[in-house]
Amino acid sequence: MTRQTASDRRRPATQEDVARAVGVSRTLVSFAFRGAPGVSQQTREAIFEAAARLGYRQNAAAADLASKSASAIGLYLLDIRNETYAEILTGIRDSLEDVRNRLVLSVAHSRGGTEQAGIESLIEARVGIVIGATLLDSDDHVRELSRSVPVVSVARRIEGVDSVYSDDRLGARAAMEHLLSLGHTRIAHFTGPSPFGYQDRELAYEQAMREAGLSPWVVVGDDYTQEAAERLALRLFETESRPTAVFAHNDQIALGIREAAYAKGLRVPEDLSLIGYDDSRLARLRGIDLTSVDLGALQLGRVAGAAALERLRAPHAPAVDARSEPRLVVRASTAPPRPGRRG
Amino acid sequence: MTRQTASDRRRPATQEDVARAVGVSRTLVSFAFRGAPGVSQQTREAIFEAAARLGYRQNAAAADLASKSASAIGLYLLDIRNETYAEILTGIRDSLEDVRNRLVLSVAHSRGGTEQAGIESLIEARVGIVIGATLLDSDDHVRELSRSVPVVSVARRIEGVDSVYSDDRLGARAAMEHLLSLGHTRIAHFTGPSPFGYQDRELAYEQAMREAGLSPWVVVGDDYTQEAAERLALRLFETESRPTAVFAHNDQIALGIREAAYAKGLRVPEDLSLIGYDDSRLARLRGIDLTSVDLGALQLGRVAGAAALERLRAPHAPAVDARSEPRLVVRASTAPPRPGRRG
DNA sequence: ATGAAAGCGCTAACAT
DNA sequence: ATGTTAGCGCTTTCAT
Repeated sequence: MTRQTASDRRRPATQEDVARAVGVSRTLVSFAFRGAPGVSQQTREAIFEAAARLGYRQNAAAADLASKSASAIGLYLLDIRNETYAEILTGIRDSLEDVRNRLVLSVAHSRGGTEQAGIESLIEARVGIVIGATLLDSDDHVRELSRSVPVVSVARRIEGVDSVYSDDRLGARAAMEHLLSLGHTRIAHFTGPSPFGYQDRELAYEQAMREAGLSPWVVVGDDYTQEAAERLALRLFETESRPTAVFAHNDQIALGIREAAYAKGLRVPEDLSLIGYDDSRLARLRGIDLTSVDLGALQLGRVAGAAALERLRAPHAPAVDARSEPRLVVRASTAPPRPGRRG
Repeated sequence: MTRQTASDRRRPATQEDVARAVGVSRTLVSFAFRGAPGVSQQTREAIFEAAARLGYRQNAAAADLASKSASAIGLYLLDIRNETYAEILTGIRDSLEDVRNRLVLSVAHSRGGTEQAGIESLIEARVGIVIGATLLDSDDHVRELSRSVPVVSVARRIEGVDSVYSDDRLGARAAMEHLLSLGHTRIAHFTGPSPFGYQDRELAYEQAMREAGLSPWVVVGDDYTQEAAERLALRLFETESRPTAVFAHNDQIALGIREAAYAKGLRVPEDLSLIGYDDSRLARLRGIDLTSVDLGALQLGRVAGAAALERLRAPHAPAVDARSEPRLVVRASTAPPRPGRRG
């Protein structure tokens, strides 16, 4: 289990070390590394040479402390197992590629509670901004938080806070129009427990049902995972009355329902039409072919990253409100209901 | 696009503020927050009360600076879109749940180059340790890096460096034995470009082939993604001679091959047997049913997280070498080759 | 139990 | 162009 002694670490070199090696003051070293003017070409080179030789690296924390600035970017994520968050994170990283900002990560705690603890750690890290995807607290709570540190909310609109999101009502409506136009009437909606921020899909679903003269049928899970949805769907499919179509809050939930359906001998789309949300890469796989609403997660992340940099630059600029349009991608998981169904 | 002015940020409270509010010295506040002995119950309470009222939060960077310690944990990831890394990250986070360490993230740059830049940013953040999954540099390179900062290598064994990994040779051998026992002889191996650290699967494949009197057939992609594998496989399947089975370096690659196969009218497993690696949740979906080698990514992450904490605690302890055993999970993507094949 | 003072590695006036 | 000095928010001796 164990093998050899870890090598001894050398003390990291400081600006002081570099300055002494070159024979100049610390100030010059500081200037050189920040590209500030006022350093002769000659000393500059000597400094870089010595720094490389000594293995000097800036201490970002000390620099932030001294300059009273905060260059780190905090990332708050609910669940990295959900591919969509990974996609958002990739987008954020893309727009931060050329920048030197550190990324401080905080992932929601698995077991309930508020997200206070996770955010707290970001504040203690003195990040200059928090990019949150996805915050589950109330709008007021997030606004309150944003008085301590600027927040960029991804995939959720919060009044007065930088928000980068996709129009969920539009996406949900497109999904429902698709199902209704196929002739479905018994359409259920599977969603998660959050009372905040992520209800637009559900609200649009309910509205679409009512406008079509149908009564809404919402199933609320413990969380937004495949597993929770599968458990719920298994129970639902045991009853006599089951829906002919389900509009799921996200692809994970849709896949959970799909597993449950197959387990009960129901085929998709013959016995059950299924629409997800996110258009993750999963949805595109042959053999899955899930009809889904594409919210452009990668692009959302990119815009959020750019917005974060911009906020760092201009703390007092007006709050960004970047809404994008989702797109329904029809695949093979949706079809007209069977005329002589037993349900 | 814009709406209202972001609220003004208040200056974060410092220990000084709290001390003044209570009427004690900064030292006591510092003691109280670190739970150090030597603070009377009464003052301790008064301090916490005032701190809560003022919204005081420790400045972790300043604390690290003053104490010459480094409590932050650096995370270096190759690609968070690969579900397996997300799983590893989840495991790491699990074992860090109760600890207050910050997580500083660095994701590999999309476009080539060494991973120097990414690691650099972790060093500038003065993390106390770097958990790397997956490092693509040479063993020597990583060892050199580990002289600046302790490293925990996940999913790859590096002599002299804390390593938490699964026995790839074992996993690859199990996969090959499965294919060989089904009667396959034309078995290809799809892998990625890295010359370092991730060759055990390939080596075990080659050895198994040779031992069976067959000649190895290795296809090397530009990277380890589904897309790269798909492109490569499309070309391969256009030729007359194609394999009857493929052992892929990971599930992503396997799925890329699968897409290509279907695009060319080949069915899995009738026309092509397919084995992946990682046993990601993708593999388990009905309609995918990919035979795969489970390397226990979640557990790998958990052990790595624990190892990191332990290394922080005992810098001079012997290097950890935690090897685990993978497990072949047979599903529906593998079957005997068809007797009268056209290949 | 409490406080004063030095210093962590750095930046930012303000010198020269 | 270069150097001096005073902090940034915190921990840590060392006094009291």
